[in-house]
Amino acid sequence: MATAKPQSAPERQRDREATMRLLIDAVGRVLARQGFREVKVNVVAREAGINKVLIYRYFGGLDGLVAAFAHNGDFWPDLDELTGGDREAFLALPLVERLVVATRNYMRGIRRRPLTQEILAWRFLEHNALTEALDSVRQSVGMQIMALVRSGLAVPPNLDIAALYAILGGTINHLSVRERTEETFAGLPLDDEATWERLEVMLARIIRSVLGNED
Amino acid sequence: MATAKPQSAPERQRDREATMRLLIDAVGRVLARQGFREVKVNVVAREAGINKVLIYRYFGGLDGLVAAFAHNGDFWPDLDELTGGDREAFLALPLVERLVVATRNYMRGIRRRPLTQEILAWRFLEHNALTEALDSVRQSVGMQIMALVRSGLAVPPNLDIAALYAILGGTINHLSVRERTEETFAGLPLDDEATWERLEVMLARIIRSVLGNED
DNA sequence: GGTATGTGTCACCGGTCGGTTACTTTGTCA
DNA sequence: TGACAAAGTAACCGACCGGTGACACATACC
Repeated sequence: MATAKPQSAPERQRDREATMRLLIDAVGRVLARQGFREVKVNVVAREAGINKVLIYRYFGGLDGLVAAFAHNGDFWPDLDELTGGDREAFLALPLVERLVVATRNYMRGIRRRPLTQEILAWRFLEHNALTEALDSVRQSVGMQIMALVRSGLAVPPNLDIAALYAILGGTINHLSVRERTEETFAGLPLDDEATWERLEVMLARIIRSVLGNED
Repeated sequence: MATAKPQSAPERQRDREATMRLLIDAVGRVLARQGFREVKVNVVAREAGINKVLIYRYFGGLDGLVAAFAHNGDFWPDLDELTGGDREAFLALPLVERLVVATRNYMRGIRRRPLTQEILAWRFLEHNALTEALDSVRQSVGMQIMALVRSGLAVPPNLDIAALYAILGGTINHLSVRERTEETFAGLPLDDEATWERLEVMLARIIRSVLGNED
């Protein structure tokens, strides 16, 4: 007869901002701990300790939540990181060495970010707000670093610099993503730091060879 | 009271071999059409028009079925394909050109096999009988082609050939997998055949530069 | 005949998925 | 005080998931 009295839950503090924060953080934790395949409404809500209805109410669904997460993280090396922090010193280098430095720092930057590796793998499967956001940032940074590498210097005319970039970036992305789940590639132990030094050396050698042979 | 008479189904031909064949083929179709994420017991069984119980009975589960599928396909370029078919002509080439040819044919071989690209992406997520089978074949072919490339010739002593292989293979794998779901990478239109020719040219250039600079 | 065996079908199980509805509780403001 | 919006909860929905048990039926073999 009497009205139902569910009132079992501890009743959080009714703070929308804090709740949204909890949900966004939970995305990062699930992503880091269990991988992108576990980034689901029920799982994230449980992780956050928040009722999943609020994901729909505040973010319009999981996509919106993931988008909010995307705008909130440091998923990509920025210009300073790619150049090594000292912009002047970077610009003092010749074209070839600029590219060597930027490539090396790019690889280190990706490997330093497990979440980015996770998202890179995610992108192989599907597009979503997170991978789109990541891509837009990468594209932006990519354009900037390309401009910075060649700024003030003449690029060899018959060099397909875009193809070279694609090959270098593709390799780094592939090996970084692969490192998550496999311990070797082409016989190289990816779990050994020495392997990555060898790869750095070879990438530098490739760049110097290709650009050095220019006339 | 009377015994139930379900007897509604049309009763297939009671041919175990044929049924297994249907299931294995269904895996390939689902994989090609919907991707590895849809390779599930219910989906494959429905695709084959076979009751899913038989997947468990005949293959012990989805893993066994996938393993059977793995032993049944042409997922990787073999030695003939990598060398261009004419082994003698291949061996008549110098080391550098052997590597150029093998790399080019490797890339073409991967791009020619959509299922292989799908499996490569799958491997970023998890190991299973299919990805293991693919890996073992690749590793085997990889060893053989490496041996063939250098057979009878001297490899420059201070060249980290394994690292070079990893970089070349990593690039090709990455771009091929990426082609499935994205139309550009690093500003290059992956859906344009001209892009792939540019990449072939650049890969050849890299190889010639790196190996040509040897003393 | 009879019976065991292999082949195939159907119906169900517990669990999870994304998503929605209906509700209570809290705080604010008139 | 009372109305009302915002914050949060619980319960439910249909669909699908992997997996199993019980049964019908055809055949082969004794």
